[in-house]
Amino acid sequence: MDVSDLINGLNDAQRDAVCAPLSNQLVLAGAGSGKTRVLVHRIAWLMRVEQLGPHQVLAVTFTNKAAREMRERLGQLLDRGDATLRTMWVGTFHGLAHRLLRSHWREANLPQNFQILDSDDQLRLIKRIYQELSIDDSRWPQRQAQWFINGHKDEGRRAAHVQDDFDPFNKVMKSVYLAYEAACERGGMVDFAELLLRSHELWLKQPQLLAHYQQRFRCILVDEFQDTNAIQYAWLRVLAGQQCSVAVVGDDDQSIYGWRGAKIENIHRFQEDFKPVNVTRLEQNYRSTSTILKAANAVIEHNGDRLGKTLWTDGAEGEAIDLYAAFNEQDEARYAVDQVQRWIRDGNGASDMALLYRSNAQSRVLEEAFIRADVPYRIYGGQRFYERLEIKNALAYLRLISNRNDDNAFERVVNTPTRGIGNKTLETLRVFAREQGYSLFEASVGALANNVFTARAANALKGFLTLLDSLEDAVQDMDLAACCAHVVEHSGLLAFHEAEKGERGQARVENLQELVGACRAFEPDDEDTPVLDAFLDRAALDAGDAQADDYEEAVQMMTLHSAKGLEFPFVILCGMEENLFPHRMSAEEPGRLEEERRLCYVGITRAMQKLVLTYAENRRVYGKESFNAPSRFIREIPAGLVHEVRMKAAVQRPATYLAQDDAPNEFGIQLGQMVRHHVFGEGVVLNIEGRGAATRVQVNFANEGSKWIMLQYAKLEPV
DNA sequence: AAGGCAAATGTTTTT
DNA sequence: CATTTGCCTT
Repeated sequence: MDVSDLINGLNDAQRDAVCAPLSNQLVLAGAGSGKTRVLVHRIAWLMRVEQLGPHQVLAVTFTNKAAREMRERLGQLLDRGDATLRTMWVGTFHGLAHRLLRSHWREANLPQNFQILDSDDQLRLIKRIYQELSIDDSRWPQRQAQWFINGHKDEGRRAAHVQDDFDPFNKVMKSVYLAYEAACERGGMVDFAELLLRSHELWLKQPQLLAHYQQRFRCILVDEFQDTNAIQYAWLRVLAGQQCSVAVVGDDDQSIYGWRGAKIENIHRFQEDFKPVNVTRLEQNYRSTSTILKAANAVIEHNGDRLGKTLWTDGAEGEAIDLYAAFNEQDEARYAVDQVQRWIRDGNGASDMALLYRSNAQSRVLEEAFIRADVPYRIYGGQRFYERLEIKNALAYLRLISNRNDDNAFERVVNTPTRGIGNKTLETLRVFAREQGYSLFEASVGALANNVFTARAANALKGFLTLLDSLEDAVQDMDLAACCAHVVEHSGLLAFHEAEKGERGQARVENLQELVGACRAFEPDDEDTPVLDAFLDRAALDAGDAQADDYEEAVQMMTLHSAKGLEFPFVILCGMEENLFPHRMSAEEPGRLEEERRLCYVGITRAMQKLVLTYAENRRVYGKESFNAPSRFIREIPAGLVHEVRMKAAVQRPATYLAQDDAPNEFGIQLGQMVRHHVFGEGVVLNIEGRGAATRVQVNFANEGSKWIMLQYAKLEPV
């Protein structure tokens, strides 16, 4: 058997991972070490050498984009028709769980036409529950309830399992969770976390069903394993059972979604729970210069509790890392533009360059500078296609055609465009629906029959119901795209947004037209579901790219989070300042600070040839001036790798920032040190700012939390 | 019920 | 600074 195409060009570690006998595997894959390649080749190997059929392999990724990419690369490597790939389960955890629930809705106790709630729908539902329960949202913000519910679901806990202690917050949140659960049950609605929770429970309750899938899958492969949360891990473990081999690929140093419930510990647990585990480390980096790698290694070294991995390359040393201290954020943007222009002038492609930043808010100034300089750019992130207001409204009409009892959709468009159905009418409907156990649609029919409303309200509502009837009638024999076009037009949405003044209205009209285009291009991957429902599912599960396809040569601008998994010859990391990066909200807690550091590691390792760091000494944040020290991450890079760029303006500045680094100050206090304060007790030094009499340190006290201390007043003793 | 004005409020993002 | 939310007026 010829397997040369599978192993040619792989290094020893990669080859070990690809050619290992069928067994549980942990591949610790550093940034740029050829992780995806190994994964794809491993699947091909299993199919060719271990003779696994495509239906016996399950591959899980985190994003739809990654799933698409894997499918594509597999297709190239396997050189088999589309049909083969279609029988293979490749997808996100959520996508796979959804597929499962669609096939086994009965066993999962769901109505056949259950709907997926995205986070926007979820928040709306929670708001309605707040009204029903008369909960004060200024005391208990609704976003917190959403966070609470999702957090517990991600940990596999239903409302009934939530500890009912005497904490008032917990009590209120639990009551919301309970009501939320009931509302979802009543309306046949399933949120993202529920997809996993529900399918996990499905297996526990239906052993014969579980056995079926356990027999089917011989090997499960998981990408980005460091980003799995508790329920995903449990899901995996149950499905794998005793027979199935599980291969996971991940990098603990690139875990940047802890705030969303991801558990790095899953990597440790895996080695226990799935014993024996064949561990491979991919440490050879094919992406970056050794200078960049040294910087990345030095930064990440400051984190404790790592599995330990050191990237190396046999490639060139490359250029030093430039560090630019900008006068303010405008100057920083100007410098970035200069760099880009020079890069392009030197004959490089604009799309080979990326500007990375910690938070989306930073993109605005950069964007303006690029517009002014007439340099093409592309911003990732922001609102995604299927999450746009006008698109969600159009989808709501489509949903109502599919299922009139979808209360979420009903609430959304009953008065959009405005047709005289206001809050009062709606509130009457809600109460009536709740009392009778009706959906809002049923309640409307009932209320009209009973003459509950004034003539004006009744007419308006009747108008809406008639509209739904006529839409459904007209659309009967149309294909998806025609149906969508008809609905967009006759619902009045198109005219509504055309009447909107300014660019915004026009953009919305264009988006609606694009939605029709998306319908035309839609290829269902599930023949059993009606095409409209399949499309709605896809829209919920894959919110689409943030920006429509703009594939011109343009500089890429995005947050560090969205940059994960990408690489660029030239990277500029902007806003390297304390309070911004590491973010102020994360600097207090050691665990979250380490996550910020991993984010920095991710940022540095995106760069292939050239890396530039910039920070602004003075930055306008929300209209206010703020002065921030250079990020501690800059100081963590060995000075020998860094080249300080002088400011263009003739402002003389002492290049002293590097001096204030790890050298103990005159008080003998260092970062990370354990200290005792005569009042607050013991704590760890998180941060040091200023020098001489102005030196302040931030200490996280065991009992008092974190505080800023002026060293000249309060003596801190090293412990 | 709808439109206008003042006040509040700002991480990171996928599914 | 810019956008969303809430209250108030027509």
